[in-house]
Amino acid sequence: MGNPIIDYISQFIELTEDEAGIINKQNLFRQYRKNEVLLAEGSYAKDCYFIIKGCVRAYYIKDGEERNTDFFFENQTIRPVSYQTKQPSEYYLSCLEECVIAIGDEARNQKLVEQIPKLSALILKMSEELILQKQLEFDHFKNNNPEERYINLLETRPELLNRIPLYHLASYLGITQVSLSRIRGRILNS
Amino acid sequence: MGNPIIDYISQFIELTEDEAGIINKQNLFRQYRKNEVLLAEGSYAKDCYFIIKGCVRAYYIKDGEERNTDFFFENQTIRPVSYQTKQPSEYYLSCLEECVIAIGDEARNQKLVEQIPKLSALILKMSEELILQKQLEFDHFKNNNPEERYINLLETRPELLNRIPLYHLASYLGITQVSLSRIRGRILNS
DNA sequence: TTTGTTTATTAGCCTTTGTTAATATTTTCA
DNA sequence: TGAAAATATTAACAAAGGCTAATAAACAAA
Repeated sequence: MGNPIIDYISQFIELTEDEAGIINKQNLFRQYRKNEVLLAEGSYAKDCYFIIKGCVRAYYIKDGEERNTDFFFENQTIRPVSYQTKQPSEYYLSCLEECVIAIGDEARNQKLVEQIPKLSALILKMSEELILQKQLEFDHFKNNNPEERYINLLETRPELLNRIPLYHLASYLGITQVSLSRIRGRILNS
Repeated sequence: MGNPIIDYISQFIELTEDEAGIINKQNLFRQYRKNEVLLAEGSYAKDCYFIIKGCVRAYYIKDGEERNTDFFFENQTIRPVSYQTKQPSEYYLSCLEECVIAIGDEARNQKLVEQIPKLSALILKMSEELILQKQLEFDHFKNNNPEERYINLLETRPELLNRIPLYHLASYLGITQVSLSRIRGRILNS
């Protein structure tokens, strides 16, 4: 009965027995139903998340329409911008499927980092990787048309296609459902 | 004769006389001509930059065409992804104008952080802000059409319009020069 | 001031996307 | 199983962008 969080962290840094014990004790797991909201636009994120099971969608609302900006799956951490900045959140986080999620609130996280200082290096490293990845994603988005972006998604994140309805992927790709459907049709007939 | 780097850093953290002295001594200024390349695609970034005067353009080449991804002005730092990752650079950095730039190579930077440990907190903070800003920019880009993006640029970074030729801005906005010109025409007649 | 270079606009034509609405198809669940 | 809800496709038309090429305007340098 390994703790998935400890497995995850151990990919990056080594944990002693004691440290693993500390993490084991600290974490709080919660189950969420499909469509349950973890974080609402305008509210303050008090928690970070680590997805044990399920899938979470980040989106905000523009002109009454939901615009998806990100999808998170098993073994991914979500550290909301609002958690970091202490500003009201720009976006929603909600469950696309039934989820099991480990939650760390600020007090708990802070205590954890105090007890296991090397975690802060991990957080920095993850932040840097996130910057890099965002930059690459952004460049790719800007310099490819919707069809190329869809094909890229097929190649780099095929799991998205299986688990996420196309009408959610459309806004993630910066287009409408209808246009995505046409793109798929075009690709099939070629 | 203040050192602009020290002024810049002092916005975020307080420096003692000694620390300011250390920075003053360490930095190397260099002058670049227009169109001079700071970093080429495929090469390894050995340096970080701080722009004293001038303007630097980040771009890469797709299908033989330059695609601009960023523009940097006075009092901005450039910490190339390649510097961080030790991988060959994905993009070029070159001067849009004649520039004066402070250069810090890795050995010098490392020594600086050792001598002034609180600099590492500053770097982390700047990294976090960069993530946030990139995310917001990306979301905006995805959820607005080219015309809206151009208008947004007018409102949020008017200095770009003054100092950077439109045909460079076009690819930054994810469109062609021709299309940008039409958008400008459309806005004028309305 | 003239010439060449860089930068910006315009036109014509074709492709793609947005929009709205109708219609399939699939999934859910009572 | 059957009805409702959720998801996906298709059609028709207007608006916008890509492409190529021509032209105009601004700037720089001799």
